[in-house]
Amino acid sequence: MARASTTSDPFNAIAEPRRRHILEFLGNGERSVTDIAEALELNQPSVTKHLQVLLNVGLVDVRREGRRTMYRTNFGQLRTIHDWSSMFAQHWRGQLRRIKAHAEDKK
Amino acid sequence: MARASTTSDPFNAIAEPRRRHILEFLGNGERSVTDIAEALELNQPSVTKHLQVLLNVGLVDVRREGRRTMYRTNFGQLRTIHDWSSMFAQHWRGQLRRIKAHAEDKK
DNA sequence: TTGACACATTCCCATATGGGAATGTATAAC
DNA sequence: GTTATACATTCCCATATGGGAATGTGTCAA
Repeated sequence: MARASTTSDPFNAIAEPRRRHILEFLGNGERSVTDIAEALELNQPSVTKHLQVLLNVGLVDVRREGRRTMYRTNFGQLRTIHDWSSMFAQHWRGQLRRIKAHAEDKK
Repeated sequence: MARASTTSDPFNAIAEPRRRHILEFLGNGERSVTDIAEALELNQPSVTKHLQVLLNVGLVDVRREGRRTMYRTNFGQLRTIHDWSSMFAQHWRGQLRRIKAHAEDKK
C-alpha cells in the first residue's frame, strides 16, 4: 500500500510545497484561480488540482463570483497542524532553557 | 513527476500518520526500534524504514547502545512545522475575536 | 566458534500522486 | 446565438511511496 490519500488529512495536504505556497498567498486575502496561477507561476489546471485537495481537507473555502472562483485560506483548519506541533513545545522550551543555563555556566 | 521525495523536508515526513505516532511516542523519551514496533503494533522493518525517513529530515536522533539502537525525537526540528503554522496564528485569533464579538452582539 | 538477538536492507508490487496537454463547462460579453 | 473568459476534468505517464517477506549484518551470550 502506498501513502494514504492526500485528500484525507491536512498533514498530507501541506506536504506539497506548492500547496503551502498557495495557503501563504491566500493568507493575504481572497484570490481567483488565475491570480494564484500567475502569482506562483503555475498553470491553471495544476492550481485547480491543488485547490481541490486543499478544499477537500478544509484548508481553503470557496466562493463563486461571476466567472471567477474565489478561494481563501481557512485559518481555523490550520490549527490542526499548529496544535499538533504545539504538543512538543514544552520540550523545545526546555531545550532553550538548557542552552541558556549552559551559557550561564560558562561565565 | 510525483510528489517530492519524502526524505527532503519535515512537512513531507510528518504527512504519514505512523511517523507522527512514532514522534509522539518518542516524545516520552528514548526508545529502541523493538519498543516502538511493539507499542505501535508495527513490524520491525516498517518501523526502521519510518525511522530512517525521520532521521533523514532530522526529526529524530539516534544513539547506539549495544545491540539496540535508541531513537529520540529532535524537538528542535519540529519547530519548522510549528513556525510555519504560526504564520497564520494572528488570523485565527482574529476569527475568535469576531466570534466573540458576534456573541456579544446577540445579547 | 556457534547461536540468539536487534536492526537494517533489499525485492517486489499495488497504489497514490503531480505535471502537461487536451477537453468539457459555466458565465459574461457582443 | 456566438465568442471569449475562467475554471474544472480527464488522460496518460513517470516517479515515489509503504507493506510484507526474505535476507544481510553487527553485537552479546554461552
